Amino acid sequence: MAKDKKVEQITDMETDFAQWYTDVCKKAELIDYSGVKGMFIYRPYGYAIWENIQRILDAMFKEKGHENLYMPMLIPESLLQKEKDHVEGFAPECAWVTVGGQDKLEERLCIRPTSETLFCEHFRYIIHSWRDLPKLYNQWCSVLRWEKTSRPFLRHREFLWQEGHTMHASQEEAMRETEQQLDVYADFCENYLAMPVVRGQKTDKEKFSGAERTYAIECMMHDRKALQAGTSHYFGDGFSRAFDIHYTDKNNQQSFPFQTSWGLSTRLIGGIIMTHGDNNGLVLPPRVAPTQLVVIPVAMHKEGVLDAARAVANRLKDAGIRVKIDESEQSPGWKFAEHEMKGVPLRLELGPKDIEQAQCVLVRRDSGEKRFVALDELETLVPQLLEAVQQGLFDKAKKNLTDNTFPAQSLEEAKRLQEENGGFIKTMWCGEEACELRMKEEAGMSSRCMPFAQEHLGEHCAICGKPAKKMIYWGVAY
RNA sequence: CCGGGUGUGGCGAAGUUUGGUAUCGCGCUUGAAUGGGGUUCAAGAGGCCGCUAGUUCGAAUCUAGUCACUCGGACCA
Repeated sequence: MAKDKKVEQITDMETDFAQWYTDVCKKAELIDYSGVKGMFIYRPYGYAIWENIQRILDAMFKEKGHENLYMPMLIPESLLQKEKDHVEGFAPECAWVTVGGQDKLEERLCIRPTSETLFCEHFRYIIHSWRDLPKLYNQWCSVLRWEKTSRPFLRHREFLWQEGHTMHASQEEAMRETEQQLDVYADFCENYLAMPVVRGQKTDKEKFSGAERTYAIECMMHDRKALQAGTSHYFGDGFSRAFDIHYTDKNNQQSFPFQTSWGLSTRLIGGIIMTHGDNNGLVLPPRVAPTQLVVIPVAMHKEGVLDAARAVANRLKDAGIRVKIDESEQSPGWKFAEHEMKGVPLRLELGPKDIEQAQCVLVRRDSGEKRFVALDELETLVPQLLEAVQQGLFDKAKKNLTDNTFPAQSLEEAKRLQEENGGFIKTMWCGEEACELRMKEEAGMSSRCMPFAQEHLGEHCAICGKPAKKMIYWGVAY
């Protein structure tokens, strides 16, 4: 009965994955709906995850020499229109400011959907000599895209992200930057979020508006659908020319610099939920969990229990663990369920019986494994357990990815595999957009990426039979 | 934007077919006992039934309009 009651708040993922996802977002207090469609409230616990992501990534960016700055949120229409492909790609989902105070504006202002154009205008003013390069910039901000449908974390009209924008003297250097930042993203996803990725290049159809090349990391969710977790773009000198950003190079020649941009958003939190979560709720990777261990005093009004629990919490805090002690007036069982729902990686139970024996109970969120531990050992054991949870989550997600990636030799086979199992289907491909459209039309899958780790699955395109150029991954995407 | 569904205390629902002045569960408040998987008992507070207009002696219930949310589809660097 008690067991049943615990799960009644969250729909089983096997019953309805979409509903399960929404339940977790709400019940774990990550997010809430606001009065405006597609605009969400990041609640403290959800925002804390983002803060951890920011803290870690920001350090990684700076390690590679990037500097943070902040650009305005409004873009004059004329500026947005300078690069043709870019404006065509974004125009359908722009929101506009047309009135200021009482007055209609002479030129309407776009609320940034991304900031390439603003950066370009700025770069034009500050890049004049080869000595001004490279410029390695990043900003943390929110952007606005007027999506028709929205889902918590996965598709907001306003969402939080970071966008890196860099300028380089040579094509090679800019390409290296594009690849390097994709690697930073992949490293972060795998080692901090425990989400294994497939790295690769996007097809022309799927690439960023105005980019020459788009690289992406693709992750597989628990329901075997794909989530694009981060992208890194190489622009060549297209925007430089469109915005007339030029400088004098070492040979006293006028040159156009080469540009990149790369971005990653709060969508990742949706990825964490759908990669690691289970029917009891959220499961957080220890490295980004706002609380890594929760201390639950049992029979806490009995003499000495609370003091002992606080002492243990403080010791672990001193050992560098993010600890929370739950002293609220709820029954222990209620607290167990609550913190499970919120995905806290480790739970420490401490009651009168334990105190007598100088021990406590440690429970892993990922496996449910429960063990008695001597209080002396906590400082050494807790970090080890957190690492074990982190690794356990990665291994499980990795298995899901490998077990659900299949080669196919024909469109029919790809379609059948998708219908029967889902997941990623890999085929050879001729490079024609027509084949991508056909795959979408007949099998419901879009191209995910052409992985850097290419495999030779055959000579011919699985869709049209013409000579193949690349091995490509297909999937149903979020 | 196209189609389906739903709007009733904070949340989830019943009541709508056949009009008669709103019911239940959870949560909340107070008190007591409990405490190792959502603890129990007692006493309370809280709603002009999404909004507007109409029909009627009388509307949560019928009619028209409107708004919001939601699920599919289309769209989505």
